Amino acid sequence: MRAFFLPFINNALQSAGIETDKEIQIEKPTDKKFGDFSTNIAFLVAKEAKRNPRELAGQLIENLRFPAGTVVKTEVAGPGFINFHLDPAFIMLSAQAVLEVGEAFGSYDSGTGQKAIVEYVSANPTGPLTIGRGRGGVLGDCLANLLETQGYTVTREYYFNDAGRQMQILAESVRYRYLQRCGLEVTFPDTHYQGDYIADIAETLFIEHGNDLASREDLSLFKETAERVIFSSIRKTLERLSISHDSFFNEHTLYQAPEGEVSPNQKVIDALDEQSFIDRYDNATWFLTTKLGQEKDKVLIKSSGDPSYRLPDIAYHVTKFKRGFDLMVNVFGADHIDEYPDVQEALKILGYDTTKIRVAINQFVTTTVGGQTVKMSTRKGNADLLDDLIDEVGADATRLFFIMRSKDSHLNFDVELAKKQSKDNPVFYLHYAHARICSLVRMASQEIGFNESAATGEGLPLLTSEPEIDLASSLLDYPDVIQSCLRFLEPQKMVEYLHTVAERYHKFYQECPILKADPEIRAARLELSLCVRQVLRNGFTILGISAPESM
RNA sequence: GUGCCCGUAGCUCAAUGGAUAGAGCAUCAGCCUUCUAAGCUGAGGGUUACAGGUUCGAGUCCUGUCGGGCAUACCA
Repeated sequence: MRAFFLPFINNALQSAGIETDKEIQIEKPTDKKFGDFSTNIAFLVAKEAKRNPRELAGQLIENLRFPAGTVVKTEVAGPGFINFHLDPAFIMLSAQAVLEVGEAFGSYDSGTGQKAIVEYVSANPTGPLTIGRGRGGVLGDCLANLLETQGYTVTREYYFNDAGRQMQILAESVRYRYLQRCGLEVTFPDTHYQGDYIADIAETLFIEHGNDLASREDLSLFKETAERVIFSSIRKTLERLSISHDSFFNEHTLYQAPEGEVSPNQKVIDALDEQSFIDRYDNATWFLTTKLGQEKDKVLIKSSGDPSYRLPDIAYHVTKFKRGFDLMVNVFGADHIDEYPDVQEALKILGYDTTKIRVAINQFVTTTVGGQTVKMSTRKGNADLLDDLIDEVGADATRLFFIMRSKDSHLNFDVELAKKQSKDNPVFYLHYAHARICSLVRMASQEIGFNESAATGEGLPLLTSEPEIDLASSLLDYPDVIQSCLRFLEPQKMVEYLHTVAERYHKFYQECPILKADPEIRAARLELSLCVRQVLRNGFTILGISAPESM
C-alpha cells in the first residue's frame, strides 16, 4: 500500500518544481485521526529548499491528484505532515487481492533473476546443537524464506569444519571415554568435551570393537565416528525445526588443491601479498590490518603452518563471489563479531563488492529456569540442548520464541514459561485465530453450503463497520511488513504484525455476527475471514510455524 | 583498558529522527441460553539509566557517566 502513494507524491513534487533525492517515507500514523497514511516529505524537502514545511506541504497537496474512489481526503496537519484518508471501499476492494493471488500475496519480483545465499547454523560437528545455536538457525531460515518471496533463488548453506583443532580434541575426548569404558584408569582432562554424548559414542565403539581400539594411537576412527554421529544428530534436530540446508560447505576443501594448482587459501595469501598486505614474522604469516587502522595485525597462517580460522573464512567468501551470488547474508552469533570486519576488509582489498554482503548478528540466548540464569558452554557439557527444549515446548513455540524478540536484544528464554503450553505462550494466540477461521469455514460449508474456492472477495465493499475496515486495512500492510523485515533483517516484525492481525480478527469476530448475518453480508464476512486466513498462513510460512485447522 | 550490543510499565519486550512512547504477562472491574471465552471490553501502571549537545522535532543521532552482556588467541 505504501507503494501506491509514491508515484502521486513524486508527481506533486515535480509539479511544484521541487527536486530532491530524499527517500519518500510513507508512515502509518499512531492516531487514526491523522488518517490511514502520512508522509513527512515536506519536512525533508523544506530543509533543502529553506522553506517553511507547513507552507510547502500546502503547496504539495494542491498538486496531489489521486484517482477517484481512492484517497478521500488529503490534509496538512501539525507542523507539516501530509495525511491521507482512504476511502473505506478502496481498502475493501484492495483486500480482494489477497484472495486473487493467495499464497503469492506479499510476494514481489525485486529479487527475480538474482541469486542469494544465506549462511546459517554453521556449527562444527563437535556436539549436539545448543539452544543458543537455535536462534541463529531460525533467524537464518526465516530470512531465506523472506528472500524467496521477493523472487530470489536462495541457497541455504551450512559452513563447517571437520579438520581443525576442536575436532582433534573431540576425537581425543571420545578416546578417553572409550579407554574408561574398557576399564582403564585414565583421567579425563577438563579441557575436553564433557558432555554425555561423548560417552555414548564411546559406548557404540566399545560395542562394535570391544577392547581392540585401546592400543591404537591413530585417532581417525574415533574422529570419523564422532563426526558421523554428531552431524546426524545436528541434522535431525534442525529437521525438527523445519530447518534444512541446500548445501554443506566443508571448510577443509579450501585447504586442498588439484595437482599443479594452489589452494583457495593460498590464493588469498598471494592476492593479499600482491597488494602488500602480507608480512611474515614470528614464524607466522600476518594480514597487515594495522595498515587499516587496527591495533594489531591478524595471523593468517600460524607458526605451525596451519591456517587460522580467518584465512579459510576469507577464502570461503571468495567462493561465494565466484559462485555468482548477488546477495550474501551471513547469520552468526555475537561471539563472531570481531572476525567479520577483517574478512570484509580482506575482500575489499581483493576487489570484491562487499556491499553485496549483509550480516545478521544475533545476540545470545540466556535461559532462565525458575528465575535463575543458567550459563551455557558446549565444552563444559552443561549446555541446554535444543533437542530437550523442542521436546518440552514443541517446534512451533521454539521457533516463535527465538524470533519474537529483536535479534539485537539478548533473548531471555524463560524455560518455565515456554513449558507451560498455556495461553501465556504467544504461539497459541496466533494459532487460535487461524483455527477459529477454519472452524467457521467448515461450519459455513456444512450449514449453508458456502463454497470457499468460489469466493472472489466481490462482496467485501459491502462491509463498512470499523472492525471490518481496520481488519482489512491491516491485511494490506502485509507486503510492507515483508519489505521491512528484509530491510532490517528482522523477522521479529512479522511476529508483531501477525499478532495485530489476529487481534483485529478476534475483535471483528466478537463484534460482527457472521453465520447469523443476512446472506450478502454473511458471504462478505466469510470472504474477509478467508483473506485473514490467507495472510496468517503466508506469515506462518515465513516464520516456519504450522497452521492448525482446529485446536 | 579498547571494540560491539543492550538499558523503555512490576516482569518479558515493541516503537524508519515524527504527532498523546505501545503490546503481552501480572493486578483490578465487566462480557458466554448466541458462529471455538485459548476470546473481547475497560482501568491502573512511565522523568525511555543519568548529564549535556545536534534540530522544526530525540526512546532513536553525537559526547560523557553509570550498569549488564559479548569479544578482545598463532581456538573456531
